Amino acid sequence: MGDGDRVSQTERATRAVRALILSGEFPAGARLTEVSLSARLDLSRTPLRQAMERLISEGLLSRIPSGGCQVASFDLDDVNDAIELRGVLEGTVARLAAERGADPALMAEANGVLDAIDAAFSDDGKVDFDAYVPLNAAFHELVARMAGSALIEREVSRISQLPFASPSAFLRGQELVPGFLASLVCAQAQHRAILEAIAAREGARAEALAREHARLARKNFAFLQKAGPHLTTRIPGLSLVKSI
Amino acid sequence: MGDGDRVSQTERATRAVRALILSGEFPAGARLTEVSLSARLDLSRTPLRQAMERLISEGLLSRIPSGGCQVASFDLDDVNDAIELRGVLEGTVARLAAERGADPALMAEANGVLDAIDAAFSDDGKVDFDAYVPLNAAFHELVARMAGSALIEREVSRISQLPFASPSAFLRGQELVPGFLASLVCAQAQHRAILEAIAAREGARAEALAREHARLARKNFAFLQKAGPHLTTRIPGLSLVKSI
DNA sequence: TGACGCACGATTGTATACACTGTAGCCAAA
DNA sequence: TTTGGCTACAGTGTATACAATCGTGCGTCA
Repeated sequence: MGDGDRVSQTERATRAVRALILSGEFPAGARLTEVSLSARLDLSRTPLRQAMERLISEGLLSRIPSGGCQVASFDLDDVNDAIELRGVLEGTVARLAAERGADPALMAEANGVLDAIDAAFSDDGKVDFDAYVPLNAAFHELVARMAGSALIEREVSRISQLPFASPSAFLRGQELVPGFLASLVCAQAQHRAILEAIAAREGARAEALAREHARLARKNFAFLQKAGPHLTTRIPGLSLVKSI
Repeated sequence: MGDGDRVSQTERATRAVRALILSGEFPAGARLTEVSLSARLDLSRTPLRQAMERLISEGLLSRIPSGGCQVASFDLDDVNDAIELRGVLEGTVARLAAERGADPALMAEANGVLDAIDAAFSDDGKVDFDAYVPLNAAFHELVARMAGSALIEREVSRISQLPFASPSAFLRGQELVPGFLASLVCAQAQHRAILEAIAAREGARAEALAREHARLARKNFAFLQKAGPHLTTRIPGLSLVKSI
């Protein structure tokens, strides 16, 4: 059927185009046509077409009435809205997990991830960034499953697909921020508090905490704005955000 | 380019398959293959394939590892989760509208819709149901736009696409429910209160109201459960819900 | 000089042929 | 009787050819 460990052409096309968009090679508003892309990626139009369809539903592309697609363009409000929405969804998951009771195995796993994050902080005031980022992502994915609802989990991961709404969105690039270590310490404290609230069946607290936690991304984003436009090419997906 | 007022084959295929699923002709879990469907609908596989892709992203279909798709199957928890999620999203829109200030033109239009709903209630204790349902849908769509965020509006309409999560989901079929008129009166009171809270910039109240308002759908759904399985074929999409 | 119409090019929509893969069923051998 | 392998079939993945349509530019006529 064509999907052992060999990826399908459709999958290849999706990844390739997504990478080209996120890297900034296709800037916001750029027009993409099937034929030119199929020539560039050395694929036929059929899998490419499916790939574009997927990217449209991911929100990275949008249809042009006159035919073709263009790379999506977001403004500052869009970024903030996306982050807000992720906060709301993660907050809902946390609340439902608290109200319904979360799977103990998931809770244990999540606590284990937080222990690992703690271990990434060393005593000399440094942090192992390359360890932190995937652990942070793993924690958020675990939380997303705690409501026990595949439907809600899907929507959380959906919104997190947006390059600037993901929990890991603006972590890369924060290395140089003054006080970023303190920010990470606060984030980790919030992680702990969220699990604590879920365990204690404190739904309202869990929801509020998760929402506030997402707000950190806004802070990080605001910093990147001030830091200047030279970061546009370094942070994947930032090229899609206009007027930075 | 293929879309004047004549719909494309892809669009035709999408509607046809969606209708077949919602009508219950394809029951939950039924396996659908491209070839058999293309033969049945007298289309080639290409547009059909795209249609199935869309329905997958809508959540009505899901891929089978061994190839092909099957009609999605939902249980009671899924229905409640979807309704909960819509409540959360509409609540977020209402809160943001209150916090940011809603477009006066939208507010006026929404108030107009509510006046029209009032008019659908006649003095003799009856209600014009055929008028109520589309007006109710229109109100919810207007509210979804009030946060001024295309991104959030899209997610609201996305979740509302699920046949049992839409604001109009279980209205049809309620005609026979004892006390359904009272329920509609309460719903309308909530509509008014939501707009009032938005206008007064009472974000928390607007959010709580919108969430609670969505809960009415749960109540309606619970009634349909008790009413028995003979409604499965009458309410579109109810055939997807298992163990009813 | 302006406006209208025609034609061509660009681009997507659709159909179909072919290839590849996974699976089920059957037959033979131990 | 059971197990191994082989074969046939079902089904999707992909490529490509052809059709339909829209925009654009140029030419001509008033």
